[in-house]
Amino acid sequence: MSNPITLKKLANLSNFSISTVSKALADSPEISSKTKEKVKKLAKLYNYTPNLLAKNLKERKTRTIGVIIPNILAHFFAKVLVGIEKEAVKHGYNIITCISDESYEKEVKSIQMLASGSVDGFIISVSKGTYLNKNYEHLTAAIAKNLPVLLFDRITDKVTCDKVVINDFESSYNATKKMIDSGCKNVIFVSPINNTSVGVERVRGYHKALEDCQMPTISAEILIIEDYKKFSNSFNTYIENNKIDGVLAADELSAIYTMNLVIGKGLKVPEDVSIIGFTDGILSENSNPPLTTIDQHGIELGEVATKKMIERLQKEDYTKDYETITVNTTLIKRGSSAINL
Amino acid sequence: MSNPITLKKLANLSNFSISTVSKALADSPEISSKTKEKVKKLAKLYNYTPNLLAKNLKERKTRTIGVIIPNILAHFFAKVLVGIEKEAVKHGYNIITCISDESYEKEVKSIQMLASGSVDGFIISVSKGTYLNKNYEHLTAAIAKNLPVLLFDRITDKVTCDKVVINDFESSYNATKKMIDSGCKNVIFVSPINNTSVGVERVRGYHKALEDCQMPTISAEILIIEDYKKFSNSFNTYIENNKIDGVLAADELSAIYTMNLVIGKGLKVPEDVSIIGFTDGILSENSNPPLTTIDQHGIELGEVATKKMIERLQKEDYTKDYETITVNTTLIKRGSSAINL
DNA sequence: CTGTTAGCGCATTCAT
DNA sequence: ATGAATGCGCTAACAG
Repeated sequence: MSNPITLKKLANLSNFSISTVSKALADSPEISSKTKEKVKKLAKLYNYTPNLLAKNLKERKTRTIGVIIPNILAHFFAKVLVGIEKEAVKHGYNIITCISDESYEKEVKSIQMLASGSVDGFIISVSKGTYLNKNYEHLTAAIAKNLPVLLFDRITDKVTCDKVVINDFESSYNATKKMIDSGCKNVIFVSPINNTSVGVERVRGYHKALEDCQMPTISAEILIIEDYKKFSNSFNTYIENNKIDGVLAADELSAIYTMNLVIGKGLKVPEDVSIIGFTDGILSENSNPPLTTIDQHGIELGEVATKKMIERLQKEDYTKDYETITVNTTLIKRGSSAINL
Repeated sequence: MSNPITLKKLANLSNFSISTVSKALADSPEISSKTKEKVKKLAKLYNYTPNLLAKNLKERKTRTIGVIIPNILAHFFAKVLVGIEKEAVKHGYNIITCISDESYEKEVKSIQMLASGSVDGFIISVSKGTYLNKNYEHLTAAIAKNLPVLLFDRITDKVTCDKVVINDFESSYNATKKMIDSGCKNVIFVSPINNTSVGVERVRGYHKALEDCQMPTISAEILIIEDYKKFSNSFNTYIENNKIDGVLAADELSAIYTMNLVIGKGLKVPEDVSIIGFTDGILSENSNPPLTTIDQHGIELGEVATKKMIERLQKEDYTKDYETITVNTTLIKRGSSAINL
């Protein structure tokens, strides 16, 4: 980094003092319009840009938001990032992105790394590792340091802060209900994110729907995916021993993966088995058959989260009036299910 | 941002001077080990973390790299970002990510925004809009400001700097050749990135392969995708009037999309038509049939690029010994093609 | 071995 | 209307 044109040089060049130049450039009413003009012309001529580092040090803020995401390769998080970036730029903010890779340690390390002057606040989705550890001190510590935290999607009750989520319970409930309404008798739930807040909520919605429809409990099966290859085997065994006609998957990849396994077993989608997944991404749109999905509106979610964060950063006191915002999902019907909207 | 514990406070608390505290914390040999111990203990007690802003201002560097990517929703770029982030963190660097959204204006704006003290250098993949405008002044301007630029994947001859690419020509040549060797007579090329450097190289490889195999020129057809819906129509018309038995696609999405159109027309993949795409992502792995792809090793590419950038930032003179590094691809055979490796 | 001083680039208070 | 002086938090040259 090196931008050699400083206020000082401009001051020398113009024969004004540093403070006059500074004020002129800031359009201060203290300065005469003639001087302003001269100074501004000179600044443009030399292509002056203020050194943000110095400005930030002075003003004790960075106009930068730290974003910590579990896995950027998941389409949902990529979409959220798009929304965050878009909204941030709109307000003149930058984002520093860290990928926790679902690891508690990386999440902690990233926050520590950014918490000493690199960012004004954090937008975070909690990693699986952190859920396993049940340790959220790194988050509360950031808040204590006066760095506001906003949790999105994967949240926790252990931290008091702004939160942005989707209506997981309801979405899951509705999708399950739709499948039952369309004639499914044995709907299973497939989840690679069972230990996250959203995973839990989605299971709850699924269970409630079965309950309300008085479905036989035998079918209330949750298959947890930890390793896709292992799942492949266990699912094949499962399907040989159990009749299923509906699958609700907690994300996009698990839905597609399960669909391919179902098809591989000679079953027809959606004739024999209806499949619905969470997250509407490229995968869902371009699968064969295309996947019925619950669109989480990731971009919007990112925008909402960022707007909220910037709003908070504008306040005097960062610790008042925390809010939890819910973004509603949309069920998109495609070829993988026989449901009616 | 606000980290109230400063060197000054530590100095007061310990009755040493600021500089002594600073040096003690930095393990300077000038300081006695007793003092060091005392100071360090105190620092730990008060959870002192140095203010990076001040440090950076002093040292005139940020330990942050600006990353500008055309579209994070494309799996290839997401992978590269993963590699960049990983390698950056490894060396204690942060990354500020901007998404150009294939727009020249956004690319320029992002660079301007970051070029005044926010980053030490840039890692960039050129947007389609920039290729159309043929204006690379924002890049040369950054270099002139002593902010090194590294171009990856989508590069240009107009800027002298480090570059990291894959062997597009060769990869395309080989893939085409493999299809011909497996019996294909009418291989077409499908591309949504025709005006980028990589798009051009891939077409060149494709042409050269046809030429070397003395294939009839009638089949040397390049179908350009600008809008997927429009392409859907034009491709269907095309396929009704022309016989094809092979498709090489310049990226993952266009490959899958074309495959679905082919299947939609009642043709069988790979029996009637072999399909190969660039970029190995989730889409290719989970399509039906799974897609034969040219793996661009995006993560590795990101790592290599970042390593190179950090290396350059360590040098005295940023403008010497520019290098172009080529990362080799791997052809991954899956169900969508009848080729032999 | 420890402390004083200066300065990174900027905004700002207080003179003039 | 303009300028001198101060300080944000840190490092480092220099003095003691």
